[in-house]
This record gives sequence, C-alpha cells and structure tokens, in this order.
Amino acid sequence: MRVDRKTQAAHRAAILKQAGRLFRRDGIGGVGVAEITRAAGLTHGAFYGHFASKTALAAEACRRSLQDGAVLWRARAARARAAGADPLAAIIDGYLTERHRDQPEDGCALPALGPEIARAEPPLRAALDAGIGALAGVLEEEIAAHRPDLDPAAPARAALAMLSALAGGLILARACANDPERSRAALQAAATMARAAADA
Amino acid sequence: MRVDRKTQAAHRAAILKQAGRLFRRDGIGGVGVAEITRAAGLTHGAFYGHFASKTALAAEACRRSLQDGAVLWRARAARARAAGADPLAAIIDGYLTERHRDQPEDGCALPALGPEIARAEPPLRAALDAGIGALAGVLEEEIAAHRPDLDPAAPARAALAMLSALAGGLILARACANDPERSRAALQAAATMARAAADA
DNA sequence: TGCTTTAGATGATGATCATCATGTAAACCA
DNA sequence: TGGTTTACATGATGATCATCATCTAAAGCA
Repeated sequence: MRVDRKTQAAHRAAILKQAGRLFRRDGIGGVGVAEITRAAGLTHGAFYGHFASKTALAAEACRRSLQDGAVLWRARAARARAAGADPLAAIIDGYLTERHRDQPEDGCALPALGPEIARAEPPLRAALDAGIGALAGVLEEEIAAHRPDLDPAAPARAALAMLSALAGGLILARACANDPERSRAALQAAATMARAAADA
Repeated sequence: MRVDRKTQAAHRAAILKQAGRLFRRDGIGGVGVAEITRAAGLTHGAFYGHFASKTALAAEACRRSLQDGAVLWRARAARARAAGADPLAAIIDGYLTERHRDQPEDGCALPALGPEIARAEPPLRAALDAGIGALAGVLEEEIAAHRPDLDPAAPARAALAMLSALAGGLILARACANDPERSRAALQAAATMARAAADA
C-alpha cells in the first residue's frame, strides 16, 4: 500500500488542509484524528507517519491558517489600492461579513480558536502568537501608509485595536447568530469602530 | 448519607460556582463532571441529583456568569457616577486589565467561552445569547445617559461595538500573553478604542 | 527483475468521560 | 421514635479518543 512521493506529499497536505477546516469549525478538542484523516481520504493509521501528535498538527494548521489570512489581507489591500479604494476598509469589510461569520471553517483562526489555544500547550500558543504578529503586521503597515503623519508607535497600537475589533466583532456576531438582527448589527458596529481605529 | 435541605442547596450552589470557574478557566470540554464535583467537595455520584446533564449545568453556569458580569458593570458604573467619574470608562478600565486577562476563572464568560458555546447545542447558545443581551443592555443604558443627543438607535449600535472591543481585546491579550509588552499594548489599545466607541 | 523499504490499512490498547445502578446512612415525617 | 425517603458515595458501563503494533502491497533501488 505504499504510495509515491508526490502522493505522500499530497496526503500530508490534505491532512493539514482538512485539519485547518475542521479545527476552525468544531474546535481542536471537537475533532478526532480519525475524522481528520477520513476527510483527507485516508484512515487514522496514516496519521502518525505525517505528524508527531495531534497537537503538532494543530500548531502547524493554526500557523498556516493565520499566515494564509495575512496573505489574503495583503492581496485585498493591494486590490483596493489598485482600484483607488481604501485598503484598510477593504480588509475590514472583507472580514466582518455574514459569510465569514457563517463559515468559520474557511475563516480566520483567531476568533475560531483563540480562546482554546490560549489555554493550550506552549507550542500551540507559539503558533497563535506568530500568526497574530503576521496579521497585526499587515494592519500596521497599512495604517502607517495611510497616516504618515502619526507618531511612529501609533500604527502598532492602532493595529492591535483593529485586530481586537475584528476578532471581537466576529465572535460577538457568532455568539448571537440566533438573533440575526443583532448579529448583523454587531458586524456593522464593529466595522465602523475598526475604521475609526485607523484614524486614532 | 442524606443531608438537610440547606446543605443540599449549598451543594448545588457549590457545584454551580465551581463549574463556572472551571469552565471559564479550562473550557467546557476541558473539565469533567468528576473534577467539578470534587472542587465542590462532593463526588461525581452527587451530580445527577442536581443537574440533568453536563450541558444543562454549563447553560446555567454560563447564564449566571454573564448575569453576574452585568450586575458588576452596573455597580462599577454607579460607583463611578457617585464619585463624579465617567461610568463607561469605569466599566472599560475594569474589564481590560492584566488581572482579568490572567484570571479567566473569575472573569467574563464571553471571551472565555464565546467561540466554544457558539458551536454548542441550542440551550447553551440561548444562555450565551441572553447574557450578551444583559451586558449590551448595561452598556446601552450608560451610553444613552452619557450622550442624550444621539439618534435613538445609536446607543444600541455603540454598545455592540464596545462589547466587541472588550471581548476582542481580552482575547487578543490572552492569545499573546507570551509577549507581555504586546499583550499589555492590546489591552490599552482596545480600551482606547472602546472609549471612542461611546462617542460615535 | 528481484530485494528492501515503507505508506497506509486494520486492529489493539489504555485513558478519559458522561451517565447509570446500587448501597447506605442520615433527614424527614407521622 | 420508627419507618420511609433520599442525597450522596462507590462502582459499573459504554462510548470516544490518541496513540501504538502489525500487516501488506506497492515504490524505489540495485
């Protein structure tokens, strides 16, 4: 049942991809290794040839999700800039959407997994920390570009405020998704606040 | 081994109290019924005489934690008002603290359990939803009192923005607690933003 | 082509956990 | 005060899960 190297690499990538999706959807503690490997088209026996432990997989999946998020933000900002629009508004408006609220499996790992990972073992925490640094870095650059007049330390502060607004708004919107009106209002209120944070 | 009614009521209260603490510290999936009852000075056998299921306990503990939070906010606001200080600032500054970041077991259930409960069964979600309504209600009242000139729908929107900033800021601060400088900056940046949200 | 290596499948293993069953002693009531 | 009820303790039970052991067939290499 051996497979060639390309296939093996594809299997590893599939496990990582499905883990990223399932962890964000159900939480790390909410999915088993067997379910992840099944989603990747394998059985649980294939797992430990690819990853040392479930925690190691979670750390790598978390790191990759957040890095992908940072790349996406940069792309959105660049596209907006090319179209003459506000790059920060593009990031904010792309983040605080009903689609993002309703599809955590394709979304940002910070609101989906932040609190769970904050309680987890150091390797996982380190992955989250690095990812936050990447996201905050994108925001900081954009804020600095948008407001060159600011104090040099201000963009970093504003980036953390914006990141709080983004993650908090999405979490709040998910927490009250039972009440669609309030949930939508939460998304919109957080977006307004996040935009204002760029000008602080 | 029967106990008198007062004692029985105290046992139920102790289970509820310890559950609230342990759930917020370790997540609902991170604590077992046996650990909760042990923390309450009982054994696991006592549990199902008091609660129908672990989920039912979690819903009640969540509801109570958030209601207690709303009461605490009102008290802080009242004390600030009596002292001639800004009630909203008192709520914000009492929330976004290093102490609150480091002691989730005594803190707000929204940043500690929001994402986990958002994925859970409807009864638990309903408890979270009601609690959010209570917290947002306190903020809304305070905002309306502070800015009587605003559009009548504005305080509700501003309350949701502030709640996003508070929960998001605490989650972000906990997520990067490895980096104490950035963590503190996140608390402070979110507080500044939350204060500004009251004036939107 | 034939030998060696190995990715993945199948099937334990031991731990954890929510929930249930039963026993016992103390509270409550008549 | 004696009988009945019951809160809690002890000890299953069955499910879930991460991880490990073993087998097999195909890949890779000589």
